[in-house]
Amino acid sequence: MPKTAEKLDFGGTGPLPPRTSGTAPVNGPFAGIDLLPAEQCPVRNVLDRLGDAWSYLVVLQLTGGAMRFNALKRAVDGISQRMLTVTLRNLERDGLVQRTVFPTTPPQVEYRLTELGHSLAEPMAVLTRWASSHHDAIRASRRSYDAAGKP
Amino acid sequence: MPKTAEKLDFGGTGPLPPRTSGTAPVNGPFAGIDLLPAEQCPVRNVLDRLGDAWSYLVVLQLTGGAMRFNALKRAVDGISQRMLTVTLRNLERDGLVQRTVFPTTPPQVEYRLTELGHSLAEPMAVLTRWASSHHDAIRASRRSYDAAGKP
DNA sequence: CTGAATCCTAATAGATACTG
DNA sequence: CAGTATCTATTAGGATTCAG
Repeated sequence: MPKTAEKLDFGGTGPLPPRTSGTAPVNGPFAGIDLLPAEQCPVRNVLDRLGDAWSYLVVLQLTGGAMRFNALKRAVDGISQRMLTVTLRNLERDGLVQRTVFPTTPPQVEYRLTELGHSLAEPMAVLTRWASSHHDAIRASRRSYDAAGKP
Repeated sequence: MPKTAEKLDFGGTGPLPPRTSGTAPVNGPFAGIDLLPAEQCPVRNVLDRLGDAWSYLVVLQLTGGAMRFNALKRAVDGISQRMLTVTLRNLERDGLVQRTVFPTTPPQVEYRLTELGHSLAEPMAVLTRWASSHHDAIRASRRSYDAAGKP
């Protein structure tokens, strides 16, 4: 992201997107979508969160129901404790995940998708289906591209 | 991404995702989607590309039709020359963008979406619509979260 | 059990300068 | 015009340690 761009209020989180002064296409699937309003792009806010694999996987896991911290850690295998914490905090901050603490001993913390979080599941599934359907085509393209000698 | 995870063949590009040993939900919007097959996740391949804001914006721009390098650079304001080059190369490698060189003087290079690239537009639009609709809710959530004193 | 805090490194973006 | 090459600053993220 360009450090020269003025700081804009995107909610105060994460890296700031570049200014999107470009004119969005007025036809096609994006027509009528408030994509690049003035100086703040809604899409970027979402992609900055879903773009990182951890968030996507955590949300995905939670579509199956509430889970506790270590259960999530096991389910999203490979995630470090730190990244799970950070990811959950961001998702909670965005209102996608609700954190509930049961004051037992030992403490028990449960994470579940909010209604907002659940509403994201279907758009995610659409993208997931696309990825699943075209995965082979993409891999094939990469192979031929690499085989053509381009580093 | 965990460096401890074995290296898997994801096409040979980008950072490798963690192993996703988790069991995907069998119900909900993700049911029936080949999400976490064995050791390679198609979704990750796509999100690793679309996750970065530049790719998303470039694809978006190209939905409006073919564009030349500098036109893209102007349209996706704020992108550096280097990042535009890298982004276009990745998109080309994935078969989403076709690069055509016209051997004129000065050289003229045109970028357009492939059929595969265009097929991505609708899934992107779905996510975009969701982002657009819920942007306010997310921002509100962030505000109240931050107002609650959590740093 | 569920984190918070610290340290440290590898990757990445941006700026800059140069080229066919 | 359309890049490439190089350098540097920033950042993300893993490992580790400590705590309620």
